Amino acid sequence: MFNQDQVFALVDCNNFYVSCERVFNPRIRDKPVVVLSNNDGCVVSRSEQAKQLGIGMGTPIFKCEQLIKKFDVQVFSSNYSLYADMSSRVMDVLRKFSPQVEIYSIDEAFLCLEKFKQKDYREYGEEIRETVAKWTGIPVSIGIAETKTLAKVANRFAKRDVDLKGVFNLTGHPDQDSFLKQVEIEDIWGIGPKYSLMLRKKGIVDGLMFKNTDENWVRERMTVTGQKTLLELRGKNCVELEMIPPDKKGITCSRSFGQPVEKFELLQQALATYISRAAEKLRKQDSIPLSMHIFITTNRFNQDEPQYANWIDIKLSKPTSYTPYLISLARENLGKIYKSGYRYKKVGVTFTGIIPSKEVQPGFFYHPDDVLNDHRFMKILDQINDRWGRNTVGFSLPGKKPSWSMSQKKLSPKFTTAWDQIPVVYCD
DNA sequence: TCTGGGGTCCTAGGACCC
DNA sequence: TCTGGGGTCCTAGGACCC
Repeated sequence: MFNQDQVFALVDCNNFYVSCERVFNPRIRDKPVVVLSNNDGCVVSRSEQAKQLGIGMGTPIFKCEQLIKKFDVQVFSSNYSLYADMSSRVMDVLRKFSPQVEIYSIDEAFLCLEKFKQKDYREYGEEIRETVAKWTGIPVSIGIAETKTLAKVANRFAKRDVDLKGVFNLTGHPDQDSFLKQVEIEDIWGIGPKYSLMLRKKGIVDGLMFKNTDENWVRERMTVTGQKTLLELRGKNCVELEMIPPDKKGITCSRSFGQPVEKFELLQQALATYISRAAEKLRKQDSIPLSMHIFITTNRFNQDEPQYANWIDIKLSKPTSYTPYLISLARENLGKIYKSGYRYKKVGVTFTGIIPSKEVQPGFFYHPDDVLNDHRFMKILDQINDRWGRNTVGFSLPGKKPSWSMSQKKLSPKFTTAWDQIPVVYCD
């Protein structure tokens, strides 16, 4: 089933969000830079200089305030429109180098190099790297190996060892084991904190020791997923390249609030906004949900305040992607889990039981044609919003920036996706 | 004061059916 | 009093990823 004569290249953008900010802002190229999570909460991307200052991944920004001041660290809010657009540019370049590309995340892609056996992989990797840098301004690291898991390992070395100049080919390397030995167990792709702890207790502390662990033992304790990781380290290809992303099985939209929310009305308003967003995502993949899950929670970090969290699953008596219906249903059900007197931090929605719009079955209270008509109507609104900007047409949208909206104090312009924010170059 | 958001897969156990 | 066995489906929870 799996082709064992493949070679994978994992192309990973270096410090991706920071690199995106730097493309359009040359002044910060040599400075320490960090990009924050939504709501300006935690550090999610760091430049090399910021890493050297000891700013950890995921650190809440308020814990770094001193370092930021002292070393003039440049801080940015997340600018997802910019990052998503830059990502698709990078992916477009990669597709010129292989017909088989899997976009693994916003900043990573696997390329299958099977068809290029005649080439020198390292040379080819260098060519990819140079082209991406030239055409998009984004620096990447490339790891090449016989399996995806090994390509991940190779990528680590490409990224860390300056002498490798961003490309490392582990394919058929006579000394593969010595490289595996250098990788800590928790840094192996697929082995998270829980399994690492368990393995370390058994004395298995690096990639090589794991590779040499008994397969049945691993299968028993780490399920088939761990077994696959093991086999992949041994060079046996178990994780397929996924060129066409499958439809999502659950679609979520939720945000932490810029400031706590107490009033039902405001909570409802925020939820309506997230439902609109999530329903857009549904329609984008032409899906209809059968259930809706809504949840609310107070700020769990604020232990001095009374805590409350609850959720409710709603089976849709009529499956639909029609936003107004979903909003009114959510409102009704939010009332069932809302308790007054709490300072809420977050509300959200997840659609599940997702089916393709064409597979909607007739029901007692609706006809599939009606569901499809509503779906098509909403898609027209989506097109208008696509063309003229989000919120051109919509439901329950507050007129001005609401009190609960995310704080994004350090947001850079949408350099590449909004006409009025395109950078201007002045020449003398 | 201030701590993100959005996914996937696997398994165990209960409900239900014949 | 005696009370099977095997299959399937669903769900909750736990692990992982970026």
